[in-house]
Amino acid sequence: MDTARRSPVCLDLMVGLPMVCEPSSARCTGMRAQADIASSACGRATSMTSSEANKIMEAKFTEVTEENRRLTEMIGYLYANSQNFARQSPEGEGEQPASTAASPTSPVGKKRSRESMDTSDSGDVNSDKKMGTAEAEHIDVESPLSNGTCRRIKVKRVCTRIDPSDTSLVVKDGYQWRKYGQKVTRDNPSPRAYFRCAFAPSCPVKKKVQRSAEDSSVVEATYEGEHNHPRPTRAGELPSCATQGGGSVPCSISINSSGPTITLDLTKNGGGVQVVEAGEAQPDLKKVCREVASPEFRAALVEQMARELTGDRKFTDALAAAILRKLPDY
DNA sequence: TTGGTTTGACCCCCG
DNA sequence: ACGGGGGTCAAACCA
Repeated sequence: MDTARRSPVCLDLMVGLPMVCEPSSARCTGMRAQADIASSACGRATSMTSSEANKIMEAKFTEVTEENRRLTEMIGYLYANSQNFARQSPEGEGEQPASTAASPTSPVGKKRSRESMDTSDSGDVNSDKKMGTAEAEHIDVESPLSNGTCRRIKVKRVCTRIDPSDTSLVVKDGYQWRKYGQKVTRDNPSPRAYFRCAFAPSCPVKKKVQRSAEDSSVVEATYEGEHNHPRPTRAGELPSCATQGGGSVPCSISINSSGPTITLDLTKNGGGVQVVEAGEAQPDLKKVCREVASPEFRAALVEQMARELTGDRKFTDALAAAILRKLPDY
């Protein structure tokens, strides 16, 4: 299946697992599904003739091919729309957003190396938005340690458009943050807020949030380091893109430099898939999300997964063993 | 009582 | 060595 080649899209299907996945963790469902099918069929092939196994394999292959074709169409449509959106968005041009390129918060000359990280750039827009558009620069920075060595720190800079009247300096990104300081800096009249990741005490990630001096409706969030824990999924910790209807996040879409990512989390809401807001500026994504969340798609998905699971000898064996363990001994 | 926020003081780095 | 400025700490405050 050449889905991955035709468009750089990742489609994760998450069944029965906590939402720990990063967008890059898996590449192509079609490939994975076929691999799973092959393995499950092979597993059963140990207890059936090879012709039977071949028939099953063929049937599965046809089935999956058809589904892949549909997914490919959908992904192509989604990708084309995301490209159009990137071209149309005034802030989506180029890697360096104007608001950050001439950022007033960027240190002018003075200060330690850690400051210089803020002004570096590269593209990776994968942040959630509180309102409107977001831009991100994503870099690795060599941070000198006391013993003379260097360690790499990921620094991501995100510009988010928010309501100018909102003074909270809160940028919802799906993680829990604890504010530990606020300071008015020389170059910007609006205060800079300092946050630490509150989800895990050992998490080294820090975040600085400050309004742009030029445009008070734009806040610049600078993330330093990488989370060493999965993304929390409870309501209120989720981005606006993904929270709706009781905080369940069955489906989320994000677009980065490598293409859009769709994540279906069937562990939420009783396995249900529901429509989520994909951001006001992305009505097409909403539409696709709605298609993905349609009862037909959902039913087909559930049916296929049930088939896969019940057809997998290893799964049925494990299930039988688990049931046996629950039964009292006579 | 607890957990999060605020805010003044302090520390550290750089010019 | 000194001063300025950003980053962090921690006590006080608040919900």
